[in-house]
Amino acid sequence: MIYRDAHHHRVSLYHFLLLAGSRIKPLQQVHCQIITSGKTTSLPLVTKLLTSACAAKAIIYTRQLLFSIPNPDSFLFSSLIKTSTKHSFPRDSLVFYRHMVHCNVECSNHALTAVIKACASLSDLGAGKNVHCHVIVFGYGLDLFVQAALVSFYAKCNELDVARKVFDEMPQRTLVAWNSMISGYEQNGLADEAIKLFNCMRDSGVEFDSVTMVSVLSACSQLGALGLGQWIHEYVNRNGLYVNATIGTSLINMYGRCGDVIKAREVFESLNQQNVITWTAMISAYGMHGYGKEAMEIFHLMKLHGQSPNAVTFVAVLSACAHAGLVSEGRLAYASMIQNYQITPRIEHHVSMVDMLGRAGLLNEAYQHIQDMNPIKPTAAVWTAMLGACKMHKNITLGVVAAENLLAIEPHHPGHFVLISNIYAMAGQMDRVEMVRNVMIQKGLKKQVGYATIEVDKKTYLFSMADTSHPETDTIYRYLDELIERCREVGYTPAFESVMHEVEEEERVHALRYHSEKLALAFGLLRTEEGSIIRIVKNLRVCEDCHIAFKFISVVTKRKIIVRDKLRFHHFEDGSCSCLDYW
DNA sequence: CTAGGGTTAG
Repeated sequence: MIYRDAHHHRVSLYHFLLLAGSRIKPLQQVHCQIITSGKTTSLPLVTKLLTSACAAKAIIYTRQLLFSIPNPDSFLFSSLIKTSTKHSFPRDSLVFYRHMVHCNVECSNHALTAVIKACASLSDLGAGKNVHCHVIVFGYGLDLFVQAALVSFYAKCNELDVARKVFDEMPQRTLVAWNSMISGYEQNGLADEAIKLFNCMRDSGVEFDSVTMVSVLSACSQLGALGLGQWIHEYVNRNGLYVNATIGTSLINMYGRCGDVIKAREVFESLNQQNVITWTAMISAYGMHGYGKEAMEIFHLMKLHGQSPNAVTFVAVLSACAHAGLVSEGRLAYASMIQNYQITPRIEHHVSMVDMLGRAGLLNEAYQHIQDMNPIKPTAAVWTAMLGACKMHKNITLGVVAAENLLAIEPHHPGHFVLISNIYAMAGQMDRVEMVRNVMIQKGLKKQVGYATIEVDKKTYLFSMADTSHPETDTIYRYLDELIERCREVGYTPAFESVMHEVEEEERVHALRYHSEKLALAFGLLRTEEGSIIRIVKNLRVCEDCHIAFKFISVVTKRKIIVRDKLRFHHFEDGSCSCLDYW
């Protein structure tokens, strides 16, 4: 039978399928034509019909159709497995793969990479290991595509050692394999490993691409490795590479999280293409530095440009408001999110709201917000924000309520015990402080190890509390003692409150004086040019005493000091901090 | 007739 389209051209059924695209009604019409013209055994036709139906999200139809085909071939299966993962039916990919094995259809590297990708998107380690066995049995163990897929699969399942083993055993490492391994480390928070491997890649003479750079920039953001991040940016400029939205976002985020928000803005302004992600990254960069006004300006500009904010944008906006004390702006944004953009608040939005209200001293309102979150259950992050605000405004009653809720949710988190202990100490209930400490000892909980990093000459140095591992330890400690003395002369007195939880009395003074961020600062001051900016990254929140000391140190050394802590940035200059002690 | 692995904001 010959079919004609609207223009009376002769067209094939295959062409009709192409015209139907991924619309289910036209696809079913073509399906009827396939049946009536007796073409149901034409595998190219049926394959196209199947993958199109899958793309149309008609997964039940797709499934029924597949099981009605008498002789599906290898190509049909691999296409279908790939398509169903792509359109978020990874479970069906596994079903189709099992059916393929069951039908004794010859396996292919296409089918295997597709099903491994499905396992990765499900983070289903067991299923993936099972497929890995098939890979070996079917003789695809040395296939470069399959191996790269396995590397990213194991990395996705947090099995980095296994991923690395597969990677190391590859006869040749393709660019994609390097990228999978580097991104695997970065995604699992092992930024230093990612950078190590990147250096290894360069040493092996392998050319990297923009995907590599995105992962490495992300690793730089985690570590605050501004030098390496700048190197990547220079590389992009030197080679005249086009900065698309993805690499642009990575650069904005890197500069923002490495403390150079001016440079982040420069990159943002230079972009030819902006999307919701680039706008959000810029808002977030301003927000974490406490530049609330600038963050809101970008937010308004974004809307003027016709770009709709999404749920993530509002997390950035609300968090910017929280860090800058912009309560009325934050309230307006929250209301607008619900009313104008039909975005249902998620837990992250609630955390920011509680944080914003709480920091501003509106503790009852913050508490009420938690009560009104229904049906969403408050998480540890919500109570941590509440507790932090109670500590800031010395509200012991609500602080204890927050603390008890926090402990009920995460009874083994050492950081919570420290916060709770601080609340009791503030209330003068030293018996309770003692009790909390005993529970910690009893549960075998150790305080989280605080550490600070600083980059000097493109190399990152890590310091932990009372660290003596550095070869220049003596010089650093002597210089730090001298600095503290000079600060004392101009009015600094140590704030002991932040070491209330240290186990032994004599450890307090010592711990305070040799906190990781102080060691990193002393090292940085010794090893960098007079007048240059010092940048430090701390894994936990900066402690009260270090915060006070750094203000004095910025005066006596005439240096600008930028510290990124767990939550935000602090810019110390001429004796004050950009957070205005509002952190 | 038909295809494949990796990456981006809180």
